[in-house]
Amino acid sequence: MKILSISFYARDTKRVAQELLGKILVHKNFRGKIVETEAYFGTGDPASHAFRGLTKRSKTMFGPPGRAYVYFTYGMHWMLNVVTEKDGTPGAVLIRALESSLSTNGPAKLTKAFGITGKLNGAELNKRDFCILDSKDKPEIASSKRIGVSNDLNRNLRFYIEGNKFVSK
DNA sequence: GCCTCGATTGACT
DNA sequence: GTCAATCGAGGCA
Repeated sequence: MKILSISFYARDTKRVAQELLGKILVHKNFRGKIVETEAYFGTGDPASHAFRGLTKRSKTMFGPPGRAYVYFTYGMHWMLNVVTEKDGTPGAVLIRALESSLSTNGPAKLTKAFGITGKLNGAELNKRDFCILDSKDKPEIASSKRIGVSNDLNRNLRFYIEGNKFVSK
């Protein structure tokens, strides 16, 4: 299988979020199919870390696409995102759930299961031990509002594979 | 500097 | 259904 190229990520965040469904996330010897994502923009999206402009934490979202944006929250959880849009434009896709043999049906659970931490923040997703593989999968995509967001836009920016058992509850 | 709260989860009533 | 865990980023003074 082929590693997704930078040009895949350098597009509209919402479109990348949808097209990431069915792709394979690889970290070290772990791999799992992406079954749930959420799109986060910068400008005009109060729920996004990039909303208030470039800060120490959101810096990665403003950087070049195809990189991992990993951040720490609630004093105990890591979240894995993929940076989208061209360099200088903020945008990221939160990976919320994977289909794998491990317990990965939640954004903090999959980072724990795959051993993903802040050390990977800003890492490019183009290495054999950390990347996303293309797939011929043509999943049936469903959408809803984002989860756990207090300031959400009135838009469906969460995408998941219809009927997949690994989607978070 | 100080204070609040979070793109969550799991344990408990 | 409710709530604690646990700490750094970000807002504000």
